[in-house]
Amino acid sequence: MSVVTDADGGSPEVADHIREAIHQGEFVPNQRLVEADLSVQFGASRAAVRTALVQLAVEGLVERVANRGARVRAISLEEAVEISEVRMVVEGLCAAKAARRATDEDLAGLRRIGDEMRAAVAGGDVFGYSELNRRLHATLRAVGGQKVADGVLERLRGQNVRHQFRLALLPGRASVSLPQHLEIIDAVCARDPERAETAMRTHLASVIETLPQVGSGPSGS
Amino acid sequence: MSVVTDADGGSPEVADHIREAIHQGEFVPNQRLVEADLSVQFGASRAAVRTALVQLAVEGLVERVANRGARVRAISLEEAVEISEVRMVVEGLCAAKAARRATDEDLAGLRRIGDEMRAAVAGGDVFGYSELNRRLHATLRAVGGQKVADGVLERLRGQNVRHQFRLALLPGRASVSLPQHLEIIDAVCARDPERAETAMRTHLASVIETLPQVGSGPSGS
DNA sequence: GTCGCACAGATTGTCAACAATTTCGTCACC
DNA sequence: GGTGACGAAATTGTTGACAATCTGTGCGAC
Repeated sequence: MSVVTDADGGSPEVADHIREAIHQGEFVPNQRLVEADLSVQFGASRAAVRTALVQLAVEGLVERVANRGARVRAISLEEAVEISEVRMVVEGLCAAKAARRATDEDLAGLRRIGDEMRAAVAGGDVFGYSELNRRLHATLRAVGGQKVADGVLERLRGQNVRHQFRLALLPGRASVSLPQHLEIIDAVCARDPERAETAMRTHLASVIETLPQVGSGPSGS
Repeated sequence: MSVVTDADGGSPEVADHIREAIHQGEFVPNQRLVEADLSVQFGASRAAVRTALVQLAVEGLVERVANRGARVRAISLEEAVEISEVRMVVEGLCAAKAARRATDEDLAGLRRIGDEMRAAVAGGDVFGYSELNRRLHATLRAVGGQKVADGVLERLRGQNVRHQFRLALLPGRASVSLPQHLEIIDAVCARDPERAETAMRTHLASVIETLPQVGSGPSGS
């Protein structure tokens, strides 16, 4: 399902493995990624690892310096804010498109997500709510059917996981975001593109305001 | 100054050469890019060319199929529209940011571009106007100071040149876009972020409407 | 005449070895 | 005690050859 690294051909799986390892936190920001080590860890040739690192560098997940190797790129708080700002407008576009193109089944699915969200918040299921949040955004992107926007968001999300991740765990966060999520769903169900875009942007603006509270990643080793 | 392919280290220049060749029209859409040929053409090793092709594939300029090589990716009209839609919202963001952050010198520069645009249109200088158009958008992005957005736009622009390119040559196009450009400049000079964003989006929406008239690239060889 | 098949050419994918560069510890020297 | 040069270890960068795969062509069978 990888949208951004579609046309490949070179090293099909190694890049995915490394991406996954970074997302899982197995590789932390600023950690060195030594080609030889990775090649034994993933059972691939060094050339394959090298190709994967080049790809990840273009994607922005990894930083490569000539003759000094690759390391996991650390995202500063400032950059995390910028990423979220771009997400805000692009997801706003997707929400508007979704409001235009949604089928009745799509709307039923969205309403179901809304119900489950209510239930998760009522039951204090933080982790489940976080997963539903992910699913809502993914569904809206899918319904919107904007492949280019989807690719852009996929890449941005890849860089941002560490910051996004902890956000759902903030106490009281759900009570703020739940009504915003429901408003987005309502707007799409009303097939009102402008209202959907506004709702999505309001929601992500609120996320951006909250970002500083999760703290920036340590820049040192 | 390449923002998107910053952290490199592998093949510094080859990717730039190929990118340039594609933009210049030396390589046309769907044209095969044979590694051996490129390596002699650019005086680089095959491995360097290979690395460059991997990078360009991630950037979306090139399409790679396993065991069947790389070719210049053809952008359909539909995809060109999607690209422009994303550009619309992201450049809207940049315009809003520019309205907030512009210094007095920035505003003077923008006004100068506006004056030159008026002059170019009055004098029928289509090519000069096209260049000013490019400069206006670039300046707004620079003033906005949103690096992530700038990177996204850079990549999208790279895919879209062929479509964007012919647009300025359409007869009567300038008389439509000039007032839009001036409105954008006015809004930024008034330091009104919302108005600047709206103006930019109106402008790019008009570009999108015009896109079908430049025709889609032929899909066959 | 057309379909299937094998073979040759072209092209990409992979690998291992070698060269170049950086990094780090050691030691002499001030 | 600190500083700088030297050298070894670690790591990346590059090259060339070889293997695997795809493409097109010609030949024979039906």
